[in-house]
Amino acid sequence: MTRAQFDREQVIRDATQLFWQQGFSGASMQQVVKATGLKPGSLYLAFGSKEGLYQAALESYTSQLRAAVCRVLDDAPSVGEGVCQLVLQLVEECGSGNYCSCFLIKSQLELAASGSDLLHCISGYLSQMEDLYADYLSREHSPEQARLYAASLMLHVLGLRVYGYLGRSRETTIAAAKAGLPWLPWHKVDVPD
Amino acid sequence: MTRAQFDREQVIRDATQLFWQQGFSGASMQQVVKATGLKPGSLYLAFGSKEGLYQAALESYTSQLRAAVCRVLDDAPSVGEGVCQLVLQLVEECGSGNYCSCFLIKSQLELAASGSDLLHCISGYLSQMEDLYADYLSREHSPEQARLYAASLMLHVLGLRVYGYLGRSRETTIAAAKAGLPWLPWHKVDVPD
DNA sequence: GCTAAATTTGAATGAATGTTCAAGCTATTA
DNA sequence: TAATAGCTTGAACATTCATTCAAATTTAGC
Repeated sequence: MTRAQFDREQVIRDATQLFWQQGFSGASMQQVVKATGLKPGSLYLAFGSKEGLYQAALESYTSQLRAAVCRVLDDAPSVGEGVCQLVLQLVEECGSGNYCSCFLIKSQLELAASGSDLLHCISGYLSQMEDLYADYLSREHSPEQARLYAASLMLHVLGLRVYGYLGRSRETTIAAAKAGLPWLPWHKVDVPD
Repeated sequence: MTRAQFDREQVIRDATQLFWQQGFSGASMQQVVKATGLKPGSLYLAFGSKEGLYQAALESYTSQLRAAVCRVLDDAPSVGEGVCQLVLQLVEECGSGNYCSCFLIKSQLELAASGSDLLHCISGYLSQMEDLYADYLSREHSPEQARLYAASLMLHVLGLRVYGYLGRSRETTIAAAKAGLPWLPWHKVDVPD
């Protein structure tokens, strides 16, 4: 008997980074082999196929994303302020050098026409993020209002994840987000106008 | 001497549809050969490379998109109402059976990490769409207001192009868009609440 | 220390990839 | 009609692709 000699989570993290950057078709298994340090045989024994590994990457990414969102919203003085912080954080990411949008969004768009089993996962994960927003927002709003605000917030998050590539200034981007989310307590957070 | 025996624009349209659905990496030249009816040699003589054909597809798509937007905005009673119509039209598309998001957005996300020459084109085309919105909006708003509204509109358009995959009802989606774009004259257009 | 089960190795597989090119064809010009 | 420039053809090219598997290695249980 032998236990696996590699750190499964670390391998998934390495694969996630590669798939996130290059996409499913864009990343070859040879690149995965190089990125993870595992040989093809080990990869296929552990994950079954390229698609299996991609699915593990999606799961890992989503759980980390969810955790990061919860951390910010839990630590903020109010849900509204927390959401403001999330949006500002997003804008900040957009300006970073190697900006890479969102793994879920990129996966959704790339695989939409492929009819892959992964698709149900992906749109499910995206929906879960909206549900998460709605749950938090319902602490400060009626259920219907919370759902509406969550959908509008989702629209902005998705939009920002693409808008980030247009190279607009942080100020411009923040102003646009504020204009579309006027019900948030922007005056309570430290936002460069 | 001989003239090309195929309709160049038709070939580009066929290729556009394929690339739009499958992506750059996802669509093989063999598929392009089948979709256009041209043999490899003719394709390479006419477009130089897969990337060259993709570029032609992007150009074609963008000019049609621009024309469609202008048509709606020019024909509407006011720019505000025209923008409402554009948004509603977008939501309608989201619900259609073979929804395929936006070719520019999909290209931007897929090729972002590739370092391809196409990238400058793509983000340029997307920026041009925002500029177009700003131009029209400046007929009814101050230049600064128009730029702000155009950016917010852009955020919504990009967001909706991804949100469409989540399978939300038309009503939910429209409500979210209305919430984020409260400065539009929604009361003047026929919108299912 | 021996056996056996689990994991690792990495070369090999066949299919698919983007691209090329020499030969054949077509239509215009002289 | 003959010559020729330009287009079409589609088999062939070298790579690269995802995946496999038999042999080597490692560890756990006895």
